[in-house]
Amino acid sequence: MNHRYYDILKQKNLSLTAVRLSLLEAIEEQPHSDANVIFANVQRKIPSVTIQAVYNNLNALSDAGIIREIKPKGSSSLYETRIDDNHHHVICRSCGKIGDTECKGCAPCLVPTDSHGFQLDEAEVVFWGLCPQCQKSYHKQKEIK
Amino acid sequence: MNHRYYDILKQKNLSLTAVRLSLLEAIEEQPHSDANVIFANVQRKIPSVTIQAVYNNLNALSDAGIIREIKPKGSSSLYETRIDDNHHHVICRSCGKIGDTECKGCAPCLVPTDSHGFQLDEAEVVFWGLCPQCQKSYHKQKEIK
DNA sequence: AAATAAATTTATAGAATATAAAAATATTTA
DNA sequence: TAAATATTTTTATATTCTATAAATTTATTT
Repeated sequence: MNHRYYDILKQKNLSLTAVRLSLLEAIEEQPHSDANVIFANVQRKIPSVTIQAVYNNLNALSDAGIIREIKPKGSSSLYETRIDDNHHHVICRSCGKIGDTECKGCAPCLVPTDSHGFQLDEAEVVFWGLCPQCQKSYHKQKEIK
Repeated sequence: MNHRYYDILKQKNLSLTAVRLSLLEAIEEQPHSDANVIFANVQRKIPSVTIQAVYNNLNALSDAGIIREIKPKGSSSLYETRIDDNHHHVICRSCGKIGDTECKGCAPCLVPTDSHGFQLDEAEVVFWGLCPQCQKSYHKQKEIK
């Protein structure tokens, strides 16, 4: 078989299957999806697929570093295909909406004051706040009170 | 009743109960504990306590901002009483060990390049890497191969 | 094309967490 | 300080998320 993902998978000793392909496409199209959303999307193309196959592959692809998992409080694991570009996330406290962002002057953040002797390789940053919509409803609430 | 936590709880309309007190102490003594560890510790002082009460309170206290939840991949929710000091965490990829840290020059990190219009109030940073012990066993492994 | 290796389905199970009604415990009011 | 009220906790049940193992199917290698 031949495909854009063939080499990436082969390098990690993973074969290129229909499920895996569809799953990667689903994550590409809708980054920050959870297992159920991904399952539903794959199912549209491959009706026989099972949720177990989805979990298997999410783990296999995560372990191989082909996809990336984030796990914000208030949510189950979410996945994205953007990796190795050190990007971060903004998440709405109220509705859970997620956006990608670079981090201005992020380099200093890779240097914590106390590394506890750890050999660090990644700084994962989540910016918490209110999205534009929730800002509006929050202000409305305030006015009512 | 009178206690160090009385005012803090009262301010949030939460009453001071034996379970809640013991739970807060347990988290203080062992930061970054999960619900089960906290349950076990509370149980030592209050044998009749249930895991539901623990979950209830973890949620109630989180919502009130009295404790803080972190949820690293590969782990269930963990809790700590250190809040409002903008500290961050170093976590070992291999064994899951967690340490607290300040973030050198953290201020710029509160300014993402694209905030998507969000009104941000917190930057949560997790530093991933290998703890001293796991560095050693990792190097051993490498030598064997 | 056949042999081998890997992935997927089918089936089952476990951990983490939530909810709702009844009982117990705090807090407020009289 | 006792009674009334509000809140929390227990008891019981259920859901969601995720993992595992054996049998079948699909991909890859020979």
